[in-house]
Amino acid sequence: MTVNDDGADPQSGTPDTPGTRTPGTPSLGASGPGSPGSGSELIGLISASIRRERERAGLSMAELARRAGIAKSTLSQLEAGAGNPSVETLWALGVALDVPFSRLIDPPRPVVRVIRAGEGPVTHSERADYAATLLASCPPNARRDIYRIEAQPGETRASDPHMPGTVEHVLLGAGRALAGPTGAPVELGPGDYVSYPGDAPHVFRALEPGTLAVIVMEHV
Amino acid sequence: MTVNDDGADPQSGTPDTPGTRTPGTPSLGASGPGSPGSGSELIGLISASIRRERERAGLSMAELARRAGIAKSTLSQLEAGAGNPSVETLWALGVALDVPFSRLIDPPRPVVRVIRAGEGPVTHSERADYAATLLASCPPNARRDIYRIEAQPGETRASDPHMPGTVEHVLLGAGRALAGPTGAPVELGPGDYVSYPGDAPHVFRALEPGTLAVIVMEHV
DNA sequence: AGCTTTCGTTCGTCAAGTCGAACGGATGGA
DNA sequence: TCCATCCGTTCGACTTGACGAACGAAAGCT
Repeated sequence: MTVNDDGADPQSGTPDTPGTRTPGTPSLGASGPGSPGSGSELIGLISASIRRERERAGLSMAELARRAGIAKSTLSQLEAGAGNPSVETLWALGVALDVPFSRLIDPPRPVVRVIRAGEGPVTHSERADYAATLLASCPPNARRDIYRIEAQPGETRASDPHMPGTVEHVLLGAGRALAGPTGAPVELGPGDYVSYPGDAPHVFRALEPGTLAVIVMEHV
Repeated sequence: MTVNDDGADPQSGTPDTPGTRTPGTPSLGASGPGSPGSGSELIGLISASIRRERERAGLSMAELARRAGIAKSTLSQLEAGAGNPSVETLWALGVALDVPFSRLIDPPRPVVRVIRAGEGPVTHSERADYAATLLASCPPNARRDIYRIEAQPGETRASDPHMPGTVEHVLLGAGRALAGPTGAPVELGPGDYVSYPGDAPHVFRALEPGTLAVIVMEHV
């Protein structure tokens, strides 16, 4: 199907392309920071995701295609970045890969991420006195528990690793704290945010009295 | 960054659904209770979602099609439950509807709760200098976006209702604020928590300079 | 070496998604 | 009343996704 090689968006027939179909990203919570842009980028993202998940699962193209019940030629083209799969095809792949559908669309997310107070994608309101920062958008089917942490300086609180796939998000409200992987904790001040794998040893230590934080624990 | 898959993720090889393309539901948390079964059901789900979101947005088919850059005939057929749209088409609709992609695939699904600083189920650590409060536990399949809010006193920031089923969780880190449904906002101090429907008009107004909050937006 | 299996790609065909245009129906002005 | 505009649907034409078969390449086995 004539790949579009990253060239200009071939975009099917629409010569005029009035309304233009150049998706930004559906809503803020949609797909996270790495918003896929136009269609061609979307395809690139999907093809990358498919390949990533397939290799993670240790499957060959032929094997995956067989399990998904699609032609391996189709899969080949998909991973090559060509085409524009139907939801049914993508769904079948999701099932075969045992991966939630949307993971094939959302970009991979980093491991430890720190967003300092004042950093991050800010959504200012018209009035300058309000600013919302998207810290972590909805990973596919994550479930997130919200905790409030009040801690005083003293001992370090080392958490045992939670179940695999767990990710912790910490946003410091007041005080100061050291949080993150045991090996590389990050010092946080008010407004600072950090996320890190929760399935590896990690710590939380208040550095000031009255330290207040929100921890969102996300298990896939 | 090649994901490290943040851990594992349950599994790889699970063969389930070996043959034929009759998707059960990708992975565990995939699509919730209403696991779409075969392709046709998937389509039905999508068509219902599109119609629901379109009507919520108050758009006509023609208008939505125009915004999404697709032919209205295509949209008509889609809502009629015919077809098997390409991801690009679906993506375009997601963008036009300002709805995260996966919302069009997952089945549809929605009170104000306040937990004052010091209230709530507290999980004390052995050392008394650490206290974690579970504010809201994971509803199955909920997706939660985490926002940091920095606001100054001044005008009220009234949010337009988000999509149905959305719930907002606000935890105030510093300062004071008034947050909640437009009709009955709640005054919050540091450590206070409130949750309320996000699909109804609601407000957030800082009462002190340097007000800091975390808002976890949960769309089911 | 030869043979077999599996890998991933390419090609031609068929089916299906998408498109634009035209349709009847429902509003709303002039 | 007539006309204009919008709605959502239906139709034919074109485009394109998905399929099966055949291909060269690489690895395993006798």
